Amino acid sequence: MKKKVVVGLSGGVDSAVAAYLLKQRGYEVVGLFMRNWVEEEEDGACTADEDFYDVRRVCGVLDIPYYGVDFSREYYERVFKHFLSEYEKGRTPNPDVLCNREIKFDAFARYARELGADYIATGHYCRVEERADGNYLLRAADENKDQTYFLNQVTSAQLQNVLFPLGDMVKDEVRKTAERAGLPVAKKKDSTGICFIGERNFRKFLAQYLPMKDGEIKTEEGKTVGTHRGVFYYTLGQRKGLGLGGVQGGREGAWFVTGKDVKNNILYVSQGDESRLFHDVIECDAFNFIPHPPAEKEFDCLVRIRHRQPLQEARAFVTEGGGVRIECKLPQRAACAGQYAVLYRGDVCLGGGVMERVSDKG
RNA sequence: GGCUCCAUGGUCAAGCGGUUAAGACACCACCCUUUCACGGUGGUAACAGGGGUUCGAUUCCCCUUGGAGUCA
Repeated sequence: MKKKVVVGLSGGVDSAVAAYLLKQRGYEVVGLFMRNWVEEEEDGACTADEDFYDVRRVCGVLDIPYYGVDFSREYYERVFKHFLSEYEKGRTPNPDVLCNREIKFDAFARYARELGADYIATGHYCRVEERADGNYLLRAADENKDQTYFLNQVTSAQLQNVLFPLGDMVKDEVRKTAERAGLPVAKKKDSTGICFIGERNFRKFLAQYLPMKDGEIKTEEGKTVGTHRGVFYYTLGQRKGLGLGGVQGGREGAWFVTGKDVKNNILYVSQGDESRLFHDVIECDAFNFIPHPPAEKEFDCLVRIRHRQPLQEARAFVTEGGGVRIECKLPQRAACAGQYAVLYRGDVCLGGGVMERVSDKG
């Protein structure tokens, strides 16, 4: 009896190749396309329709059945609401991390099980290793495409019976495999932007939910140098969109956001000096360890505070309440509250937590 | 009102009779990228207006206009 795998198909190359490989390996493969965002129809062309069309073509070539599900309700309730509330607080959330925990590896997984799946699979670039004490999340063979950062909130249980066929491959091989298999999406451009929502003019997008509110842009010294349209549209360390040029007596160089005062709607900036953005201590009040909290209360590890950031040496201290204090060897730039600090040791992704505060060892 | 300075791209800011009129920042495009960002490459863009002097004016002179300072 063949084992049944339900593969999440996005319409892109990666998931298509994942499905292809699973079929090659003798699984009974079923494709499942998720539609999780109802287009606000303003730009016309709905990419979700095109993506579903591609999914159907891929499934046609692979000769596998497919389904479509709509989790837009769940997505809105469990991911997007939180996303908005974080922005309202002036923080910088990462919806895709939640999307994995709440949608792909929960709503989707449950639905797949209902369809009789023995396994679920996705086109993520990462690996899972089942050990006696739980399921470990490992970095992808393709260092450049590794997506464990976005998976830092999943649990060992969620990684049970999950297959990541692309974990041992590099992107180039994936595309070549797609071509050889005759998949129509072999050359399709990788999608970016918030998962399921897509590439947008971010400010315009956010403005649909958080109305614009003009305010002052000030330097750390308190000098007003311009106006902004709403503090929550900006994130720490941001350069683009400030519209600030040279100023009399100012130094040369670009302006960067160094702070936000949500209450007074003031954006703080600094020109040609980013030193204020660097800190070496990062604190998380809650932390998801995969597969479980470590035995030691402190240990050396590697950390990254943004997707694709080169791993940084650090020492982690697990606190009483289940949080983690991370002391980095080198100061890190723009560790934003709301983003995740994700720890690694060797190939293992130890999990991550939302960054709440930064400070300095001094 | 008198006197004195100043006037180059969106913003700072080089230039000091003959230049393809720098550079930085902004902005735009592309690249990178399953968040937001950072980053990389490239691009658009200026001598306030009018008279002179000169073979030749962004550069010198005058006027207008617009700023700044100062004097009562």
